[in-house]
Amino acid sequence: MSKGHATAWAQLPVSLNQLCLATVLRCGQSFRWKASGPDEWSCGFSDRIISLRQSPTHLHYRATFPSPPPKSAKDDTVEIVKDYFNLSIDLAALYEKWSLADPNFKKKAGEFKGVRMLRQDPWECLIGFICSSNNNISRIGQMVDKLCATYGTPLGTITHTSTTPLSPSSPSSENKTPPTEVAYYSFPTIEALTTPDVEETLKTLGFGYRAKYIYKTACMVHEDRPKGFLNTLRDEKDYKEAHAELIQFMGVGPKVADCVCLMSLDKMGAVPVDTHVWQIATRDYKFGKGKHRSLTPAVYEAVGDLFREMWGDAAGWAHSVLFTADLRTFSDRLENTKTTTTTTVKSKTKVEVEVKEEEEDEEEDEKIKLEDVKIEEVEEEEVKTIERRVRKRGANGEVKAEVVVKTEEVTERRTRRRRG
DNA sequence: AGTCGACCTTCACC
DNA sequence: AGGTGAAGGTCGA
Repeated sequence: MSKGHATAWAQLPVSLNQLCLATVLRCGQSFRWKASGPDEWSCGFSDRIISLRQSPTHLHYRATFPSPPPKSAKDDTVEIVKDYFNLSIDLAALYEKWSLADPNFKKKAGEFKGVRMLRQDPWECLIGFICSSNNNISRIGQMVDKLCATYGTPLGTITHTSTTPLSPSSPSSENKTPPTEVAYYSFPTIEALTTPDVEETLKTLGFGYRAKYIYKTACMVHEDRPKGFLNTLRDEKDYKEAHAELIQFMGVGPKVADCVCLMSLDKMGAVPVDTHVWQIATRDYKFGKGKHRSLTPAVYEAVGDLFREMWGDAAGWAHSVLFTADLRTFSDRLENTKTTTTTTVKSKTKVEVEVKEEEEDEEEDEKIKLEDVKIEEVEEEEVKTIERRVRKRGANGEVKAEVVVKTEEVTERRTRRRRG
């Protein structure tokens, strides 16, 4: 595989209030972006690999083509980038509006600026979120990778440089891993996923029951719908119509349909209600006041309506900010909210020393904490102290240090909630 | 209309 | 160290 032909880096003026790359590319909208270097991200598109970097004032981009483009061809990467990031929409103005309407949004948004919706390809979005059902973000990414490597088009390789400097096994000064060549692929075409082997192949690749969903949906789109059908849902159908069309597909329920509407079809009011959003609605907005036993279609719609009434036409965009704040990957940024966290920041070199020492003292600490728990239990209250290691990242997503986060979870009468 | 179990696999947590 | 539950749900009864 050839190394490809990279264009020079170019840039667009974009502030961090408009776009926070490291957050947007990791918050579960798209599952295909890879960290290709410190503060650098890359993803295969239809005919090129696009790489991105961000400074406080600019979004930097370049393309790597599998073969040298004809000299007459003009590089339209800038158009792709503008479109993909929905850059014509003024996110900062929307934040102002949502903050005015909702104190909780205002509180959370401070640490999560620049969270905007991508404008993805509807087909890729549809398949990506079929993979997401009853699944975790890490595995979804692995599955989409396999899907592209198996049924996509090779686009060449990108040299990845060290992105994770913290490795306990290496000496403290030696925290660089050697550069590696990583292959990139396009997302498979609709037709590529209609061959008879697809279901079985995907099963062997670990897709589980989703293998059938993907195959069936590909066949439905390819054989029973007019050409370009998914893209017509953008302009020719409104939100409700598009949603109704999407849930016809195998493996697509209301939640996945809302993801596709919001993230690829310009339906800014679509609010995908998943476990996180359900938690947010009931915990932070007291939705239903503990009434509903399950998320029925009626309740699902009511949750969306609540957010649409509060945040307005672009409620789906606002929802994404709070959804992101709720993700564990980013939870270390919120320290003034309901989670009681104490963080200990250590320098990179110190961390490794600390890790080894802590392993020896760990048991002692655990016992002390367990005794605390028992004292609390007498008062019909369970306090769990959860300790975990988190990589501290700056606004740009660069790893600054590793921290130990201690979270106290208060449980009362079976109702799990965090200390307020 | 609302409820329930099954469904693939992985990963973190106990 | 092995078991267990949950992971950005959906389907069929």
